[in-house]
Amino acid sequence: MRAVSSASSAPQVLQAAHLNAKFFQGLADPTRLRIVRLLLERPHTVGELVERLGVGQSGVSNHLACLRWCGYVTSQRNGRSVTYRIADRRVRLLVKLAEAIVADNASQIASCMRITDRAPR
Amino acid sequence: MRAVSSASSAPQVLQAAHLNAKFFQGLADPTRLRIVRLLLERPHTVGELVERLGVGQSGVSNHLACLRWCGYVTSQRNGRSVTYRIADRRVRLLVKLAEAIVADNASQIASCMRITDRAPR
DNA sequence: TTGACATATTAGAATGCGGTGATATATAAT
DNA sequence: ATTATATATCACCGCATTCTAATATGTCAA
Repeated sequence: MRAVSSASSAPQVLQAAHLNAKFFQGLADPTRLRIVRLLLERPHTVGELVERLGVGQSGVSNHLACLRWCGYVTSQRNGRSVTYRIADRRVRLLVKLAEAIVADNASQIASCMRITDRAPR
Repeated sequence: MRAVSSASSAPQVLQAAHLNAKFFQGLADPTRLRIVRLLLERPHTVGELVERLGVGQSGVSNHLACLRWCGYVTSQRNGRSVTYRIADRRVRLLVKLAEAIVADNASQIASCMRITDRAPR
């Protein structure tokens, strides 16, 4: 079955879907989500995040860039270091809301085969 | 810089991050997000979704399985067709909240280079 | 300036993920 | 039973995303 065109496949709808999907993808990585959670505690410098995450500096920096692009965090340089903080108060709501839903579906989500866990190298 | 072990890299924290990241990944695909939006309007059968989305039946079915695993939707067979509906009222809040945040950061998200748009085939 | 420190960017390799087509299963009608 | 309809599952391909290491940029100290 293949459809032609309808209200739900109009360009602006597709555009919005792409934009929002990109936004969700910001939190769709374990490391990025951990970063957001740490920043919800308090602002951190990149070095602090690297230390607490146990992830390479390059990776952390890239993830931070991604989160910044998505509007989750903002950065501010203080001397040699750069401090990152949550950009929008609603981010906390978003994360908490997701946690609450996940808490009620933990077993199901764990059995999702379509989204595979990345094997640690 | 490489860290050893801390409260933020304890197994259960990592586990939770993986689980929640997986959950967000459910909405991190344009097609799946469109499906969720259609289901927020009203329940749909698979056939209706295929028609409205303009995506292959196989793909829609796989995406629905993913959304079901993540706890976003539930399915119910009625005769030959299967009707899908939103599983949790909080899903609407989650999507609306994200939309609101995105609306205030649209230009930035659009310029995010780390998450590339998948070229349509 | 030079060196040290902190962060950002880039390149390359490995792998995850989505799309499609073919096939399997389930239900209903004849 | 056979056929048609609706959905699910499977296998394969190609691109996207991630990781790591190397390098570049930016800032401060001496």
